[in-house]
Amino acid sequence: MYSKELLKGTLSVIILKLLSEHKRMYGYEIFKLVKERSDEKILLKDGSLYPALQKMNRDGLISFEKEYIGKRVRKYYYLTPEGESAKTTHIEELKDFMKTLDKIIFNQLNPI
Amino acid sequence: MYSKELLKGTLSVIILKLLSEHKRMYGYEIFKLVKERSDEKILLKDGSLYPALQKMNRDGLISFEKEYIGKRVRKYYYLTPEGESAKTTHIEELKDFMKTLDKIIFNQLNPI
DNA sequence: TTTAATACATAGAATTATGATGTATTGATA
DNA sequence: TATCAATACATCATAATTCTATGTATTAAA
Repeated sequence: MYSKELLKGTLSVIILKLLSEHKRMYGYEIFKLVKERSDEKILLKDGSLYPALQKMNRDGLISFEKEYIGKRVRKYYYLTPEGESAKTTHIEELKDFMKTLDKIIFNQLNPI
Repeated sequence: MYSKELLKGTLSVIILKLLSEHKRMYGYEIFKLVKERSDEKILLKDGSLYPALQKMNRDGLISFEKEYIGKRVRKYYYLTPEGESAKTTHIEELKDFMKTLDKIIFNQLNPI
């Protein structure tokens, strides 16, 4: 597990990216995919993931459809057109930021 | 300028790294070097930098010596032994985190 | 039948960067 | 010489975001 603060600013980008890959995911599914791709190093907390999804919904980046699997509720989230374009700009920003960090901390590693 | 949240968790690592390179720097010098290396994209605010330095001092990672250039005060900060080892672990953590982000968001770019 | 996994939620705490504001010196320029 | 930009520090309230703790409830497996 990483320092709590490192995830800040990247969680929403992660969610945008995963939704753009899968079109339709529910919270717990996002949790599992992040866990898997991060080799168990990012274990999203309920208290992080669900409020984040709600905020992104309020901000118009994602919508959801409720579905009942048996009696269990699922909220399937998907990107809105706004979310789609936010994804692109936020990923670009993150990429740029990481390149900048590389330059500052790891000393011009990526000579692109 | 990047989203405010992206810097969270990385500012102290940046400071640790720059101090380990230069042995001795004052706040404004750190500001200028970060500005330069980031191509003007990270412009540390007084309200971010000075409180961060004070916190790192409280945490025992850095110390300082006051110096007077004419009548102007400067606080030259330097790494303590604790700060030296914190630097190593925090940089490793950040490197690892960035690799994980690569895997999640940019899809296995660095096949190391 | 008990436990782990699934699936959602909220409230309060903690952390940290920012904005706003303040003081004061120094060098350049008009 | 007067003014402005740059230098150099500081604090406080605010904003944003993740985490901890807690809660409810279903389902599958042991």
